[in-house]
This record gives sequence, C-alpha cells and structure tokens, in this order.
Amino acid sequence: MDKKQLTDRQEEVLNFIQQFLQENGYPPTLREIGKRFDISSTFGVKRHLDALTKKGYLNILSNASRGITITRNEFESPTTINIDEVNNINKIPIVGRVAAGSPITAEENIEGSIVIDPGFLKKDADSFALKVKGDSMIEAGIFEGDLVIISPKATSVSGDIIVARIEDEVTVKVYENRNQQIRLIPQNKMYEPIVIKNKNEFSIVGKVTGVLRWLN
Amino acid sequence: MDKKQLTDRQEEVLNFIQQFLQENGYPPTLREIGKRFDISSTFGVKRHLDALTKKGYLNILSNASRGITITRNEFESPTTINIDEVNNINKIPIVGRVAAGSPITAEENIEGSIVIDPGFLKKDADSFALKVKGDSMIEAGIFEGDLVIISPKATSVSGDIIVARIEDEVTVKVYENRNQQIRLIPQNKMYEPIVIKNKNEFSIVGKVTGVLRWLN
DNA sequence: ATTTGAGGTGAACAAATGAGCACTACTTTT
DNA sequence: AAAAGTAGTGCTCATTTGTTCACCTCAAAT
Repeated sequence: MDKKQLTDRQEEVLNFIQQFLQENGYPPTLREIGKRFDISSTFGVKRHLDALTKKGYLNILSNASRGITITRNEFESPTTINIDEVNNINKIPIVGRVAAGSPITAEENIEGSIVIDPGFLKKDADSFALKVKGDSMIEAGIFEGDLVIISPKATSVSGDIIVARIEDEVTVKVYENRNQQIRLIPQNKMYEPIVIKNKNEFSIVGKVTGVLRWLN
Repeated sequence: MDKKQLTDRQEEVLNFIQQFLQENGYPPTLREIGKRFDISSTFGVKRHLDALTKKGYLNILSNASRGITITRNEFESPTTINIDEVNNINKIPIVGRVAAGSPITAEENIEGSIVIDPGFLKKDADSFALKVKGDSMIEAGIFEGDLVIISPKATSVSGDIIVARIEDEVTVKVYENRNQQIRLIPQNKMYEPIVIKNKNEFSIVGKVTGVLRWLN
C-alpha cells in the first residue's frame, strides 16, 4: 500500500494547511484553501482533503467547520531516551558558522546559523556549530544530532568539553592534560578514554561553549 | 486597569478552550463550549468570550467559525520583538524559569534573547524560552540552567516533552495521555510521575521544541 | 430601595461552511 | 482504444455556527 505517495498538488495543500494552522491557531475552511490555490469550487478542495485523509495525512470531522487535524504519523516515539547501538566514530559534519571565522576542515555545507544576543553572552565572533554524531557524551547531556557551539579561540583546561581532531576525524570529548599526557574522556561508561600518543596527529579545534538541540 | 481580573466562570471557560485546543487541534464552537458548561444559549457563551476578549485573553474573528485564538499574555513579553528586520532573524525571548524538579512559579523576568536563523528553524514566531531549574529531566538531556524553547501553538501527544502549568506553577515534563488520564513523567529515576486529577488546574503551556545550554 | 453587573434562557435569523452531483479536461495506465 | 486517476467548475442543499434581541435571576454595590 503506497498510501504515502502524494501528488505535487496534494503536498502543496498539505503544506498550506500546516502553515495556516501554525499561523492562525485554527484550521482553514474549504473556501480558504480554495482561495489560496484559485480553486473556485469547494468540491475540488474537498477531494484533495479526502485524498490526504485516505493516505493518512489528515483527519477530517464530518460536518464540522474547520475540522481538519493533521495526523503526525512520523513521530510516535516512546518516552525513553535512547541508549542506542554502539556508534564508535564521532564524526561531526559542519553545519554552519556564525561569523567569518577560521575555516575548519572538510565539508562546509552550511545549513543555517545561530546568533547569540551579545547582551546575553560575550561570545567571540569566530564561533561556529557542529552537528554531533554518536553517543559518547550522553552523560554530559550531549546527544546525537545536537549542535555544539564551538569557540576556536578559547584556551582549554582540563575538564572542558572540547572538539578535537585526531588524524582525519573530529570528535567531542572532555579534555584532560595531566603530567604531559593528554587524554580525551568520553562521558559514557561504554567508552574508554582516548590517550594521545602522537601529538602531531592531534589538535584542538575549539572549546564547546554551548549545546543546542531541536526536538522533532 | 484591572483588565486581567477574571471571574471564576470566565477562568473556567478560558481553561476549557485551552484544553479543547490542545486535545483537538482546533478551537471549539460556541455550542461546544455551552455543552460543556450546560449553557443552553449560545448568547450566554458569547458573552463570556466577549468578556475574555475585552480583558485581553482571547481574540475572536467575527463571523468565522471556531475563530478563537488565545492570546498568551501570561508569557507574552511586549519588550521583545520576534523579528529582527535588519538581519531577517527570528528572535526568541527568554522569559523566566521553569521548574524541572519541584514546580516553582515562573517569574516573568526577561533575561535576554536567542536569535535563530529562520531558515534553520521552521518554528512558529510565538516561541519563547524558559530557563530550567531542577534536575528532574536530566535523563532527557535537560539540565539545570538549560533554556528550553517552547512552541505554545503546537499540539502535544504522549511522549512529547512539554511545559505544563499546574495551578500556579510551571514545570517541564514528558506528557502522557493514556486512558483519559494525564500524567507528567520526569526523566529522572529519583522522581515520581505526577498524575493530573483536576483538569481545571492543569494546562499545557507549550511543547518543548528545543534545548539550549551554555557552558562556562 | 434602586442600580449594576455577572450569568443565563429561548427563539429567530443570516452568514459561513461542508457535502454532493453532473460535467469537462488532461494525463497515465492498461 | 478504453479505463482510471487527478484536477477543476458551477451549482445546489443542508448544517453548522455566530449574532442579536427581549427577558429572567441573583448577588453586590450605591
């Protein structure tokens, strides 16, 4: 059953309903939808809604005005927090940067930016954000998919959460420099600290100054 | 101006509308409100709505069915503007504190603002942020001092992290609505779920759509 | 004693709104 | 070539729903 397959038109309609709801706090009427798409007949609109209902995207109350409900089938997630499968590599794609800063490694696909109110925090302008992959920092409240905000200028001391580069990989860990030995300590009992032997292959990208997470 | 002063009856009606919206995704009609309170005439209901409108709690569209909008004056911060016209950036005001442990009263002190690139964030413009106090959500990665970003319009389903009001206090918990019973579930083994008995004293402030944490 | 305001009834009415039918046009599938 | 699916028009029709009026009750204020 390929119920999920929507036509372009149907998707447009669905998007409009979603947007309308968001902006107004109540669903649109058939005629309001029609007006948006230059559909003069309510019947034409209704058939779009029927199609969307049949495909499981909407729920419509009979004879009730504005009785449209969007069924959120995508997220039916349980309440628990995922201690998911062991994901050894903490690869962090770059998602954006705030200001023109020192360019960091490879993939520079900017997806957006985060700007901090200067009155709220005296950040340096070179900060940028990376998306976290892996679960080695969950005990520090940093989960997969979170954005970490990184200050490349800040000096790091033992105990700070940092972003480090080891060879060609970038990882988030707690920094520890004790007796000339540098260790990167995960915040997850399932992982072991990383001991840096060859300092040539290691560098500190920056200090983590913030964590941002979007739900849903 | 004692505009804010509501009668018991008016407050009941307001709570019902809020709850109805939450549960159904669209506002109630006059008759649906009337049925709930055993008010046989729509005129009686309408005068409640008019009173609530006059006092600034509602917004009603003339001649539109279900055209009720709740104006969130409890958390509304007139001093902040949601859109930074220069940079086309969405600004999210930071309003007060929410208790994640034992609920505390939300103070209305604005502590700053977060600015988010709109392309990065498809949330509604009514979002605001609260600072978390307490540790009842640490297993969900929400710690004391974190800012939670709240969407007041979003409808919540079981499993969502929400901000709820219980009597005069505000708290962050996982929402669960099962078999007509609403429970607020902490994400910390040391706390017990809160069972909602009196629905009149409970309302959902909004859904948590983001978490932001500053280190140092 | 009178006024005022909150809360309510019952009925009537107009506007808003969803439901449905017959028919057209176009594209894709069979 | 025929059938099926999508998209739409114009038009009814029945409900749903908001608006309004005259009138009532009760408690608090003047």
